[in-house]
Amino acid sequence: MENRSKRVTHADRVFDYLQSQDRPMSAYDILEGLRDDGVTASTTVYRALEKLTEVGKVHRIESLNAWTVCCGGHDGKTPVFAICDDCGIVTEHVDDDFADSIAGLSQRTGFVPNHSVLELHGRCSDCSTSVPSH
Amino acid sequence: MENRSKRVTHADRVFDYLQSQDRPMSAYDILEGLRDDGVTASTTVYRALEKLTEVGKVHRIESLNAWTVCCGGHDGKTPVFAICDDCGIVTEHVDDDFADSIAGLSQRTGFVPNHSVLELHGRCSDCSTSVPSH
DNA sequence: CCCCAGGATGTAACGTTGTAACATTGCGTT
DNA sequence: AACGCAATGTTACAACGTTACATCCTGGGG
Repeated sequence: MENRSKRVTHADRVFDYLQSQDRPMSAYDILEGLRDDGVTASTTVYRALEKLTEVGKVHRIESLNAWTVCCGGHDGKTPVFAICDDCGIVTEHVDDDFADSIAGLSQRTGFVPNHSVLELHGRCSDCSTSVPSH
Repeated sequence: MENRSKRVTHADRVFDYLQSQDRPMSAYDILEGLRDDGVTASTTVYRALEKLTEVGKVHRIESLNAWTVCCGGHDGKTPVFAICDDCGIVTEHVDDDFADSIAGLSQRTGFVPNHSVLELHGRCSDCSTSVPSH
């Protein structure tokens, strides 16, 4: 009985909404998507996203100005995002090679990394094997 | 006599200005810095940055919404940026390990990378060895 | 039971970043 | 001199994000 249902907050709704989408959404997309659920202000959305990001349930994709649910528990490990510029699909990967690359650069330069932004733009396997985009 | 001095454009001024700064600048920072040189419109700055980026003389730092000069000719190789969140210094690195990491992920997933955003946030060697930030 | 402290939400306004559409200017070429 | 094209300006707007402050709701202590 420790899981006594807590109050449902807009942060929960934002998370559910993001989870129901198959690609990252902008804060204002989320706002539109949740208007019918009583979310009326962008500030509320940003506050929700901030909390969700802090607890690791949501990531921000810097190069898209958009937000997406975390793929699951990867603890402190740095995620890598593969972004298809054709269809918009974004996949999240936890990759030790990248972690090693970061560690190597850190050792060589003395730079102490804290948070890393690793976002690969290109075409997903589906889009790259089908007809050219234009 | 092939180097007959071409007309000096605002793109040149933007580049010179960025080069004179020791850290990335926002487009509007650049606009302010070049007002006395006759640059009056943000559109002009953005057009200049677009061209400079196309020819590889300038990079955009996605996670800062800012722009910086390229460290030099690294051809098609993907740059990695180490961003000190303390002092604001950003250093550019060309790192084969990261290139390999990208290639590996690509091979394993079928994702075909085109342009990569690799931005490490943390503390530079100077800042990490001096007094804590707060 | 009432009150109150704190978290959640709203409101309004504003700041920053980036783009679109269209007009004008300036310079080299013919 | 006239044309053509790149560079620049003007204006307006779209998109993204934050600040400051007010209000509301809820659970726990007196």
